[in-house]
Amino acid sequence: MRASDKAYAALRDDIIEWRLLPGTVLAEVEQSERLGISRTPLREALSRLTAEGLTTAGGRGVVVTDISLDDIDELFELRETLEGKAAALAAERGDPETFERLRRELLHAPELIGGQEPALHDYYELVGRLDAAIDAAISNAYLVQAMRSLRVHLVRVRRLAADDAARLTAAAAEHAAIAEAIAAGNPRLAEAATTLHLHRSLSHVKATHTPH
Amino acid sequence: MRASDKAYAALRDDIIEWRLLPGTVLAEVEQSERLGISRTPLREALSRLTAEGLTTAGGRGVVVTDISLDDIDELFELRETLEGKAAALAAERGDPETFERLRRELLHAPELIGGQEPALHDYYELVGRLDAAIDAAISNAYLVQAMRSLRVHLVRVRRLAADDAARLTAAAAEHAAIAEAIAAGNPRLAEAATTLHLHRSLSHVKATHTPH
DNA sequence: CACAAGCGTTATGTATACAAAAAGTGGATT
DNA sequence: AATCCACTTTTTGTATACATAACGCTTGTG
Repeated sequence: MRASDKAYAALRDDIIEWRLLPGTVLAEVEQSERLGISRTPLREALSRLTAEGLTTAGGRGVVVTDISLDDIDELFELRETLEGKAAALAAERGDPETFERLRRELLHAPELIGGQEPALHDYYELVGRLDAAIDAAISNAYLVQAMRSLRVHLVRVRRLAADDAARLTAAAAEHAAIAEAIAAGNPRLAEAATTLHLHRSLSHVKATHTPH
Repeated sequence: MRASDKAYAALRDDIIEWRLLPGTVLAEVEQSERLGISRTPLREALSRLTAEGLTTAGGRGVVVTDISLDDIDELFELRETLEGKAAALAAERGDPETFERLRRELLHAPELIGGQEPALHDYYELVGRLDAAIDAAISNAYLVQAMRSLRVHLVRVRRLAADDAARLTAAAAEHAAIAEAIAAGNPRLAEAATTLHLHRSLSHVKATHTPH
């Protein structure tokens, strides 16, 4: 693994997990010493982070980007647009059997949610598989790329909300509905199910938001 | 101006203007010598280009990304989604007078198109002002950013099509319709006008596409 | 003759030294 | 006392030397 990759992954994780708070200045020497690498690969890592929008290069040095409540609204506005379209396209172009299988798995998800840590991990992995299946089905590299760059910020926001069992169970049902609509080949239904899910998800985040 | 900025601008221009064709390998020493800088700022420029999707870092060295006809379809699929939403949001949130003024200017655009080079430049600047006004009106940094990253690829595709006077005149009318819908505060109409414009634009590109 | 393995060449990845610019600090002047 | 200017210090930007890995070529063997 390259040093720049390592630095990128470490910094990205620190930002997403809120160990590096918004407004923190990432001085090059300081960070390169902390991560045990030289400034050159660190700078490349900072470039990538800035390109993703996790940091900004304005003024002196790079600074960890702020995410406020207003940003969350903007984030979900774009997310609804992109993922709604993605779900619709998946319904048009996807393989029904793939999503039918995912739907059945998602219906059994509540069993995983009740369980301990490892089972919970399985649940997140399952949701990830649904996202991946949608990405694969739409066969539009640009749309996939746009969603991917969004997800980075979303993971960051998610950390602000408490994912209780009740919300996860409801989310699983919503995901199952999306999978079902895609399997049925119904674009408008798939888009509607996605819109519904995202609105509920946003409401949950805002309701359980803990100010930093 | 920093050397890395200079290198970025130069390479970006070379790619967009098709002086560096898809598949071209951008060797670090070769390019740094050509641009008269050292490898360090060049690498940063290549990083930025790769983040934008103009180049890919796969295998050995960075390679100029290919844009095929299939890519154009994908590109416009995403563009329709994003710009449609943007137009709708602008209709909801924008200042009517701003877009009313733009609409009136666009109606006079055919006079510019008939003229010589400088007048044509004024036309492109006018369309740019409409885009900028929409960006400002939607007040959604994430959506603006997503559209901005798309526009880079679009400029590249545009260069494949011959922008004759007839098409530009029609495009001006389509833009005027978008501005009118936004000024009227009608989101659905604004989205529809955008969809229409983009479809016609795509048809024109594909019809006049000159294989490289 | 084909294929694989080892070596050499050439590319990228990393570290460090140097240059330049910007920000903070101290002192002097009004 | 406040402000402005110059200086110091710190931080980023650039160049270059070195390390490492990948690609291709040659050579030997099946």
